[in-house]
Amino acid sequence: MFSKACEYAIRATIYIAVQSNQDNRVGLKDISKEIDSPEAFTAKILQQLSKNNIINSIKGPNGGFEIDKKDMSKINLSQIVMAIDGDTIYKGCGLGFKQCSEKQPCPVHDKFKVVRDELKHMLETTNVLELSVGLKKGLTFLHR
Amino acid sequence: MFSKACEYAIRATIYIAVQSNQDNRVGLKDISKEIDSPEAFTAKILQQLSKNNIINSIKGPNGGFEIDKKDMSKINLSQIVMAIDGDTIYKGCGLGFKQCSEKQPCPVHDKFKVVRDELKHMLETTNVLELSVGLKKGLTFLHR
DNA sequence: ATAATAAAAGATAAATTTGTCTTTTATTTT
DNA sequence: AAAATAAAAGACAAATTTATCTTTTATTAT
Ligand code: FES
Ligand code: FES
Repeated sequence: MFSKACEYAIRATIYIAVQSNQDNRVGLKDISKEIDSPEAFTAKILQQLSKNNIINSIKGPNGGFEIDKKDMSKINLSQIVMAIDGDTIYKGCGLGFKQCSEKQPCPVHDKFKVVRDELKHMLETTNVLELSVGLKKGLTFLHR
Repeated sequence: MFSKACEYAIRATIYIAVQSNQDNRVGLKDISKEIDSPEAFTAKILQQLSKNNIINSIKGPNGGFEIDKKDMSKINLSQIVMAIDGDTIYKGCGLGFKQCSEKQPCPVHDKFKVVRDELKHMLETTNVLELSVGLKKGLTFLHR
């Protein structure tokens, strides 16, 4: 569904959100340990998220990553997916045509579109704050 | 969403269905040209489909691939996806855990499950015969 | 200013997926 | 039986994704 990079991105963002909510800035090492991801690869992904203004990065001692509390409810999964995987999940065709199209649809177009649109809606209406709540409560997990 | 191999598999199956409905057995060259896929790679995929009893393959002169007319309405997209990509799309976790689990769910589990289940339902209730109808009528396309 | 810290950037490397080429096997026609 | 046809099988190669390692830059504390 999503690339590995995107999966790590979502996990990392949720973890940073939980910590930022408690005014804890977190470093790369911390993050990759907590979400069980390769450290250097995670660094690249965090850079992308930072460039896309999804997280803030601070260099130097006591540096790390954080998310503004006021932004958390405005960051949704769609923004993260777009930042890492681009819009292929929205514009791509279920059978692999470069672009999905109503004019020249593939055989599964009508049925695929329904699912894709629901996925899109889910990603757009799920924000990082709500996801962080379940995690903080211990109801959900970032690793096993 | 699906692997390239799986996309080719679905396209090929639909094309073979259309032709089989008109009692035309079709060869690899024909298929890969029609669905615009790499020939040798397509051959591997057709082998998989044949091993999984989704299509029949016949060797030798006037050989090729075909689907029993009576089976067409019983072959659904789910079977094709399972044959090529396995069950990751059903059992996999949206955030990359090996197995999705109710006991130890990831933060997006509840929301992801809804979409995944709808995808599953769509794949299970869409059969090859109905997809081949739109194609034969010229309403849908296997290439652009 | 200097040293220490932590992320950014860039260069490689491993793994996986996608794609190709050659040889073999099965089947049919002559 | 021999030749021709077409898929199966196996080995190989390219491309992409995932992952690692090293050097540089920015920031802070001493
Ligand atoms: S054209 Fe294939 S999904 Fe729209
Ligand atoms: S545990 Fe992640 S989707 Fe179920």
